[in-house]
Amino acid sequence: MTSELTKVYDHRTIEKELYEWWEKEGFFRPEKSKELGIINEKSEKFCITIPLPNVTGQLHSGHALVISLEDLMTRYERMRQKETLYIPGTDHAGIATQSVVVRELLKQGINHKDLGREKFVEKVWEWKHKYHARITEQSKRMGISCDWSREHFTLDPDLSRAVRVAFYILYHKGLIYRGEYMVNWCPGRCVTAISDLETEAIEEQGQLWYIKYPVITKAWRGPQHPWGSGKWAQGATDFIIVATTRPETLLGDSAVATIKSHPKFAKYINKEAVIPAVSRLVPIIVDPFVDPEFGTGALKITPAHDPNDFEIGKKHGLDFINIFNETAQILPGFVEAYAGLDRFECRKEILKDLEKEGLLTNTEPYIHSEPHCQRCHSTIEPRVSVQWFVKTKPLAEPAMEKVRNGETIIIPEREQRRFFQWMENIHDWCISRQLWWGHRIPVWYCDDCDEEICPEPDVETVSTCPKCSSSSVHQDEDVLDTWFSSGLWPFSTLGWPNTEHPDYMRFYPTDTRETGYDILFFWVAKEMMLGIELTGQTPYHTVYLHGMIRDEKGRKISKSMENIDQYDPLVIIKDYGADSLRYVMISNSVPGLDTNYDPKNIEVAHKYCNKIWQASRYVLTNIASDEIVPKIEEIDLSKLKFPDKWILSRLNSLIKDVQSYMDNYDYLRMTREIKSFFWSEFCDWYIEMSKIFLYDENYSDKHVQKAILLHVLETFYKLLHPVMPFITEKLWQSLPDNLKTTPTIMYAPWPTAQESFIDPTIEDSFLLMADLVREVRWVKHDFGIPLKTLVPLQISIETEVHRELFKLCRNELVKMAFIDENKFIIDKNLVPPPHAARIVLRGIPAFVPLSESDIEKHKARIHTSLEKAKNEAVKIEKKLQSQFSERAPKELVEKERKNLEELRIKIEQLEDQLKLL
RNA sequence: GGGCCCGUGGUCUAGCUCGGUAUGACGUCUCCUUGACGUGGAGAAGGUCGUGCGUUCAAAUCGCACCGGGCCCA
Repeated sequence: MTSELTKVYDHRTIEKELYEWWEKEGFFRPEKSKELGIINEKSEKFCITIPLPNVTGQLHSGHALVISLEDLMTRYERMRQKETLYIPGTDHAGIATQSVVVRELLKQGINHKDLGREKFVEKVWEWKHKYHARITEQSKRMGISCDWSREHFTLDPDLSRAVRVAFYILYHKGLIYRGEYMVNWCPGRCVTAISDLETEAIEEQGQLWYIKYPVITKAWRGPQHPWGSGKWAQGATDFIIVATTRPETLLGDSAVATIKSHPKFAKYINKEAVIPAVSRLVPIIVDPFVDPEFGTGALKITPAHDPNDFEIGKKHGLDFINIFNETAQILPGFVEAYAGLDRFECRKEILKDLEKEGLLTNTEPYIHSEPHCQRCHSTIEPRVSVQWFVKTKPLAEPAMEKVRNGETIIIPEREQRRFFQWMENIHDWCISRQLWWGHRIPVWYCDDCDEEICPEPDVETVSTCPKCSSSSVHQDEDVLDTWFSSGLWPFSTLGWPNTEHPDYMRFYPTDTRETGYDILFFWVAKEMMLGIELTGQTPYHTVYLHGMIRDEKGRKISKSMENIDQYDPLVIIKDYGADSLRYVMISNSVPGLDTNYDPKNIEVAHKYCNKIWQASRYVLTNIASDEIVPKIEEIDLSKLKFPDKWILSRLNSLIKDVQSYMDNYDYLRMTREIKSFFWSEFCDWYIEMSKIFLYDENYSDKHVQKAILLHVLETFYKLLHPVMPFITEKLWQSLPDNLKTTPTIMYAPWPTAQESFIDPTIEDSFLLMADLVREVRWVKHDFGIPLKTLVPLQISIETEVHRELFKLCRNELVKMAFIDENKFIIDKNLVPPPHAARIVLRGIPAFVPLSESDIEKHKARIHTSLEKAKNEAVKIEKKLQSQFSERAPKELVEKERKNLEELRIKIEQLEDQLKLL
C-alpha cells in the first residue's frame, strides 16, 4: 500500500477526478450495486427525486443546500445496503423560460409574435439545449450521486405523455373544468394568467380618491353635456360618494353598493347612479360586503376588474364590463380620449377630468397591499377570462388524510399545521397559461357545434368533430401550468402511467421529498393530490422541508449584492471544494429554519478537511508499504492498551449517537459530534497517545495500535462520507486493501455500534487522566518549567475506585504529562511535601513537589479558581436553603448536596495550598 | 385583519416539544517552532438568553402583554 498523500489537502486534485470515476463506473445506478452483490432481491429500497430545477437556471445557494441534503440522505441509505435511486431532472419552467427567450429575441430585434408559435418554440428548444448542460455540470461539481441515466425533463415525450394521461383522467372524472373566472393576470412581460401562488403582495403607498356619482332624480335625468366639458354633471342635485384606489376602473362600473342603514345614502337604494365619463346608468344596490367604516360607506362595483366585485357582480347579476386589453390598456368604445392609454396614464387623465367636472371631493393617502407578478413585478390586473381549473377540494381531502394518519409525515411538525391550514382553504387551481412554451392543453373545439373534445392520450391531433363530423376543429391555444407536470414528478419519472414499468414497481412510492418550505403549496401539495388521485398512493412517506439560505446577517442573497461571489456556490467550490461547501450547508441547517450562511464557516470547513488529511497522513506514513496490518476483528483483544480501549469505546458511542441523529434528521448534531470526536478525541488524544507505542523501539505489538488507527479512520470516513463524499473516498481508497470489501466507500457498509466496546470505566479513567495532564501542564506553565521537563507527581488516593482508575491510565498519564516515573507515587494519605504545587481534582489531592521559585503566577491562578469555587458554593448553598430542598426531586437535591460537598473539599484544599505557598 | 417564525457572549448559532448550573464556531487574550497538521497544540476571558408581568422550589424553555425583525394568508 502506498501513502502518496500530498503534504497539504487540495480539493482541486481530487474532486473532479473522483466524480468522473464514480460516474464512469456507474456507482450511482442501483443496477451496479446489484451487479456487485451489495444488494439482492430482498434488499430494501430508497428512492428520492430531485426538486427539479429550471432547465435554463444555474446553481445557486438554494440548489447547493438541496443537493447537499439529498445527496447526504442518498449516500447514507446506499451505505445501509439499500437499493438506492436518486433521480435527477429539470423543469421547462414555462413563464420563466419563455420570458427569458422573448427578451433575448427582442435584443436581436425580433418580436416573438412575428415569429409565430412554432418557430418560437423551436427557438426555446435551442435555448434549452444550450443551457441544459449547465445546471447538470454544476450539480456534478457538488458531488451529487444521482442516476444520470434516468434523468428526465418535463417536456420529454415520456413525461409529456404522463401529462396527457393525467389530464385525460382528471378531465373525464370532472376534476378538470373550463370556466370563466377572475384570474390574476400579468399584463407586463408575461401576458398570461398566473396562479395565486405566483403573485406576491407588496405594500404600496397609494391614494384613496372620493368620487361623486350623480344620482338620477326627478329633477335630473342625466348629463346634458359631454364628458370633459366641465358641465357634465350640471343640474344634478343628489350624489352618492364612493372611495376608490383605482378611479380608472370606473369605466367598467356596473353598480354602486351601500348598506341598508347608511345614514346618508340609504335613501338612494334602488335608484340609479350615473357613472362618470361613460354616463352609464347603474343600480344602487345593497350588499353586506360593504364596510360602513371604510371610505364613505359606498362602493363602486367593477365586476370585471376586482375579485370582490366579481363575487358581488355574480350575486346581483350585474354586467361584467371589460375595459382593458391584455396589456391593461383601455379598450376603445368607452371614452375616445382614453382609448389605448395604459391603466396608470388613464388614471391621471380621468382624475384630471373628474376634477374638472367637480366630482372629486377628497383625496387621502392610503397604504394598501397590491398583488404583483413574481416574475416581472408588474402590478397584477384581475381579469375575467376563460381558463382551465383543477377542482382541488376533492383532491385535498385525501391528501390531508394521508398526513393525518401519518402515511406521510412533514418535518418540521409546524409545517404540517401550515399544510392543513392551506389545504382546508384551498381554491381551485388555475392551470392554463397563455404561453407557447409548455404542454399544450389537450383539448380541441369544434368551430361548428362548439363541442369540447379531450381525446385519448395517444391521439396526436383531432381533425374531425366526433359529434357533428365537422372538420373545422382547433386545439386550445394555451399551455398547462408548469406545476401540473411537476406534480407528476415522483411517478412520471418512474415510468407512470405504465404501472408495469420495473422502476415504478420497484421504487414507487418514493421515500422522501426534500425541498424548501416556500414551495410546500406550489409543489408538495400538488404532488400529494395528483399522486394520490392518479396512483392511489401517497408519493412519499416523508417530506423534509429546509429553510432558505441567507447571508450572515439574515438578508436575502440576491445577484445584486456586494461581494456576491462569496455566496456563489460555484465560486466557493472552486476555492474551497464541494466537501467544504456541503459541510457548511449540512452542519448549519435545521429543518424549516433559514440558515445564515457566513462565509467564515467555509474556511472552518476547509481547515477541517486539512485536519482529516493530516491525521490520515500520520497514520499512513506510519505503516510501511509492504506491511500487512490486521483488521480489528483479527487482533488479540487482550493486547489492547488503555488508549485503544478508550478510543474504541468512544468510537462506538459515536456510532450509536450518529445513528440516532440520522434517524431524527438532526444533521447539525450529527456533523458536530463527528467532528468533535475526530478532532478533540482521536487527533488530540488517541493519536498523541499512540505515539507512546509507535515510537517505542522496545514495544513489539505495534500492529495493535496500527490496526486501531486504521479502524477508527475507516469508520470515521464512512460516517462522514454522506456529508463529504470526495475527501472520504480519496482517503478511504488509500487505506490498505485488506480493509476494504467494496470497490468504493459509497458501497461500504454503514457502521453499526459494537456495544461490547463501550466501557464507562475506561472513559472515566481517561477523563481523570486528561484533567490531571492539563493540571500538571498548568503547574509547569506557572513555574516556568518547560513542558517536556520531567517532574515528580504524588497522588493521594482515598478510595479503591480511584486507585483502579489511576491504575488503568498510569502509563499514559506519565507520558502525556511528562512525569518523572521514578518520582511518581500513588498512595493513601500522602503528606504534602514542602514547596509543592497542589492539584485538586474531584477531591483527589495531588502534588507536584518543586524547588522554591517564582510562585506568584501559581498563586494568582489558585486565587482565581478559589474565587470561582466559592461563588459556585454560595450559589448552591442558597439554592439548598430555599424550598428547593423540600420540593425538588430527591435525586436533584442529592446531586446538589454532593456538588457542594466536593466544592467544599476543593476550597479547603486550595486554601491549604495558599497557606503552604 | 388572521396566522406563523425569529430575537441567546463582539459576531453567527444550538437548546424551547418534555423547566433543573447556556451548545458550537468565528473573533479576542496568554503560552507553545512537540518527529501528521501553525490551515497546528495547550489554556483563558466574555452571556441580566428582546422587555415586563405571571405560573413554579426552579424559566432561555411554560402563559400573558409589549417592543423589534421577517414570512405567509386575506
